[in-house]
Amino acid sequence: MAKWLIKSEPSECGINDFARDPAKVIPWDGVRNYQARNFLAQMQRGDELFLYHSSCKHIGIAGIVRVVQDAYPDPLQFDPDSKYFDPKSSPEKPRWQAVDMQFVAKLPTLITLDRLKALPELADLALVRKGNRLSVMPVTEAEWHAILGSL
DNA sequence: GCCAACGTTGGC
DNA sequence: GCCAACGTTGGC
Repeated sequence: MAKWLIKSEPSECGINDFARDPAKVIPWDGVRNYQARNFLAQMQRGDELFLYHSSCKHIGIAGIVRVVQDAYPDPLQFDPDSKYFDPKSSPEKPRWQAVDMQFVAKLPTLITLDRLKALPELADLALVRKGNRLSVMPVTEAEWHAILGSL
């Protein structure tokens, strides 16, 4: 099973939105960046993801969620009333993907961005590189264990 | 709120 | 295909 990291603003959807009802399936939709989209499209049921809280007071990795359904066309791209509507997309040729997620765990403590930057194993991870805005990225097994090991 | 870094758009 | 203008991201 592959490992990933996704960014989110906790005011939009943070780990507590998952933890509140662990059985709830939350669609990860509205991603409108091609590189992130390409990673979303590769996600499969059972994959695990770190959930990173960005643009907020306590920045860092807050928990783990799991893919409960393989990637599928993001319905919002077809909805004219959605801010994620894309007139250039069609059901025949969908442009954007979504993935369904479910709660796995909250980390006992937030792993802050500073601590992530201090881990030599994460030197190649886009998250810690200056100016990087990628919101969905693959995480290697080594990176995954380095992050969990920093707890 | 600021602003650097980045991705996308569109004219040429 | 280039690149300036623009909008967005995200740490501070």
